[in-house]
Amino acid sequence: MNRYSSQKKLLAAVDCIIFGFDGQQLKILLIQRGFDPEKGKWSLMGGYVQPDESCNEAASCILKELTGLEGVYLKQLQVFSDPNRDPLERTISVTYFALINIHDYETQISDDYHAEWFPVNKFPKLIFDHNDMVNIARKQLQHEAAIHPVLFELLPPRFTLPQLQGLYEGIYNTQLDKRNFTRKLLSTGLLTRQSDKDKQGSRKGAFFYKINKKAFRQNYLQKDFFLGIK
Amino acid sequence: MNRYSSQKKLLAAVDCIIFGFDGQQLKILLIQRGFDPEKGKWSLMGGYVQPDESCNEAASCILKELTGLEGVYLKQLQVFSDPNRDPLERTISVTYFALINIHDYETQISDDYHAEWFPVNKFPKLIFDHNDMVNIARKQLQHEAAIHPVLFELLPPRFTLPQLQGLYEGIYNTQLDKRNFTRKLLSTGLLTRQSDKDKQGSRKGAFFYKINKKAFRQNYLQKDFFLGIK
DNA sequence: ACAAAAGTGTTCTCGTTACACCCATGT
DNA sequence: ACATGGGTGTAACGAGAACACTTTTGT
Repeated sequence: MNRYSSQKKLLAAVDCIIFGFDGQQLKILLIQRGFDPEKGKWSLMGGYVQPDESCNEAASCILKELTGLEGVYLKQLQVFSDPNRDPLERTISVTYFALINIHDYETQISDDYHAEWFPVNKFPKLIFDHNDMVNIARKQLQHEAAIHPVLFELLPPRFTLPQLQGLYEGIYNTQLDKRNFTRKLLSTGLLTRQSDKDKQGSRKGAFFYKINKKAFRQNYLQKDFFLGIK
Repeated sequence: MNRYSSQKKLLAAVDCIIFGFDGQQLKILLIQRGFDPEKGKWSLMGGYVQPDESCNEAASCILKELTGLEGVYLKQLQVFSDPNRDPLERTISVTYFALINIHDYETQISDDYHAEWFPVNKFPKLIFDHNDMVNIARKQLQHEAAIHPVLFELLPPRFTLPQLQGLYEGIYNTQLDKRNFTRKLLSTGLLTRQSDKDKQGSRKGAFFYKINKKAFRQNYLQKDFFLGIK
């Protein structure tokens, strides 16, 4: 039944582009679709918006279902609404961008979806318009990284500067100068050096750092855009 | 009928936040809603997404219906999807941000909607969550203005630097230094000075400028975000 | 002649870039 | 002792910020 005479209803879905960082590479989490059409093909994690929930709530539920994680950093991206994007039924999809720490995830993964992490630079062809969704999310991640320094949602509790630099290099698909990178990141005051080192990557070892979340909340939460003229 | 068993459908609408600039002030275009609930109250211009059109297409149609304009600068913002946002029927709304030149519009306005321009800093309370939509659109406009210099979609074909400065001051709700503003905008190479002046605003008169659209397309179209580190 | 807005130039500061060497350690 | 990756300093440059006086012209 429909109180707005004669308007047609449609299905609304959400799809999540889930980014993770394993200390080396930036990755995305994909699943094998469990129902027709395109059953068994690689896909983003998604689901339908239920009558009693907002799209944001739907995205949180879906993320929890797959990863077991709550309180994940989630941000709405775009709506994909080509009338033929799903061949069976008119469905619009609201995409979400999620940042998670791979180590949290690994302990809680649900095996129901045959999920797998793929490097952002090399992953399979996805169903429908999901490849476009990933491309938009990658651009958005570059944007996030620029205005919202230190992507702590992606980082484990302790990480090294070379790891952090590797993360930024993955996001921007470029090489950065170690000295300039270090100086800039440390100048934010958001990183606290620990007294011990990670010996995985080298003989000398690299100091661990933690995010100084208090400084983060105080200084970087509501950064606005600006013209660059006063 | 629904091929994805048991998923509930819902209505999808689009709502447009339409910005215009009259040479003095930044304004938004509002209409008086023509049907219940909330008939007669101030509202954004909107409509339902039809079965054979994408949300982007729906937004273009709606804009054309109200303003008569085609090819308007339109950008998708966010989805509003609180389950109770429309009291009569579950409806999600995809919001769009439009920039138009008030003078183009004035010649083509449709009177069917009792539309009116309001200053962005002083407009009536709107129905549902439309005030939130306007706030998000204002932030997005600040963002657009920062990465996409010279908002030519809002400008008449010929405009003066004091007018342009007034536009930016409206967008950022701040005061700018005339000398720095002029230097920065002229340094983009996007403005071409005309030989005649606008005598409206002062005895001395201010030179008219035109946008150099060729330079705009070459230099500013696909600006990416960046970290600010190399 | 004067009021009112338009137009213009210089200095300082600070953040970004480019660039090369020493350090600590496990083997 | 040496190979490997980690860590650090400095000089040059450019963009933004601060700041005040002259120009034009209608009345």
